[in-house]
Amino acid sequence: MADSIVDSLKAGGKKLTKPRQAILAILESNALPVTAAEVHARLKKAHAHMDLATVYRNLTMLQELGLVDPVGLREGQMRYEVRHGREHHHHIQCRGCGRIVDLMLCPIKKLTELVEAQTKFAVEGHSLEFFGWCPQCR
Amino acid sequence: MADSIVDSLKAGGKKLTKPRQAILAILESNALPVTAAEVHARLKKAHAHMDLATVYRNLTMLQELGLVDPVGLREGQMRYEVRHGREHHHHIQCRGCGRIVDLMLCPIKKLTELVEAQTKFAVEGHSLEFFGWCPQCR
DNA sequence: GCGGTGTTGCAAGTGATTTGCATTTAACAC
DNA sequence: GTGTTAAATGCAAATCACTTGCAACACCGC
Ligand SMILES: [Mn+2]
Ligand SMILES: [Mn+2]
Ligand SMILES: [Zn+2]
Ligand SMILES: [Zn+2]
Repeated sequence: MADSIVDSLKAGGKKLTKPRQAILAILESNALPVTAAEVHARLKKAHAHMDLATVYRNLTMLQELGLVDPVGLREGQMRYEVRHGREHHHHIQCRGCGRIVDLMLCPIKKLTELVEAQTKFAVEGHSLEFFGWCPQCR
Repeated sequence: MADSIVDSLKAGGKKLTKPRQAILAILESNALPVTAAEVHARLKKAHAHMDLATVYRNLTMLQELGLVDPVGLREGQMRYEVRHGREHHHHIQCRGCGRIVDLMLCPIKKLTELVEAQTKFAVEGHSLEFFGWCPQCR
């Protein structure tokens, strides 16, 4: 596991438990954002079964530490992906099969200044997701 | 109520029931996106009480007809706003007080072509929301 | 090894949204 | 108007995605 992750955990007063390591291993092995239930299922398959509540608690904590990013695709459940070593980016999901593709782009930086000037908010984050039909479902 | 809405309902084989009219009246009287529970509460206050399930069923149906747009702000519940007569736009929500402000802009049109070329998806929609701190919560 | 603090499992609890079904109601044709 | 029928509603129960309380357990620094 990456040193930076261990450092962040330590800095946050968190312990490097075995269940936690297993969760991070699953997250790091996945290029696309996964749900808590998916993490839970893959853990079981990898003979690292643990309670779903533990998965949820860890995902929440990793998010608070800024180690994973939440991805909301209006599926009724959240997805998560590790931030470690990856550029800020967005996603597109097929309305037919649910397939998700990374979009390694973000057009929002310039816009943020405009939004701040217009609303007087201090912008801290944004969510940009596309929906459509993938080639197979077209 | 707007003719265009009545026409859409008719075209979809839907009836113009009294509960449905009341829901549409609430939606049209709200500039900002509202939750199903909020619609339900305002209906009761307007002496048009109905079951929450009816509110949900109608919001889903109106969304399918393209008369209302869903707005997902990661609050654990969806919001909805009427599309009728309003430009496509996005929102910013304060992380402190939850206040929502309309952003009458959308920078996504040009980007859509880029996304389609890159992924071969047929883009049908997108979601863009900002999060931050409003002047009072700063 | 020991102690203290953070973690986990398990079971129960929430909150939002959905569903089954019997009962109405709007819409349309006589 | 009256009848017919498909859609809509109320009510209660069910689902689904998380969250929480609490007792047992596992890191980590000493
Ligand atoms: Mn991604
Ligand atoms: Mn709006
Ligand atoms: Zn971005
Ligand atoms: Zn847009």
